[in-house]
Amino acid sequence: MELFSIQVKNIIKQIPVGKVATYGQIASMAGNYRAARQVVRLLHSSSQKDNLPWHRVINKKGEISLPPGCGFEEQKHLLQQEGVIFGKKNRINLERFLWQPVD
DNA sequence: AACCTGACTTCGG
DNA sequence: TCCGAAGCCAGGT
Repeated sequence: MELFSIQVKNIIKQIPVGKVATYGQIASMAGNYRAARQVVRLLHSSSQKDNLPWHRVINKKGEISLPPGCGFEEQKHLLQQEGVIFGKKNRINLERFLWQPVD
């Protein structure tokens, strides 16, 4: 397993409740700003296995990437439980909910 | 090793 | 903001 993949998983685990992160952002923090797609693979491969908060990962438009009936409902529900607000088009206000670690 | 795939992103119009 | 096209990456076959 590449170090990058390890990092991605660690980072996702650090996303605080009530916040969200984009694929690209995570990839960037893990070392490869272009590996957004790889982040997706990781979620597929070990989100369940490693107990990762996969629902806190969304695309850059601030919306859920999952197609309806394939996890979309669940993800939206989980986020709402954590206090994340959705707009008219199921969009999240990134200015307000995007995870911005200070470090 | 080549080829395919995916919950992406950026750019131009 | 929306649409299409082109990039980009690691894993699995």
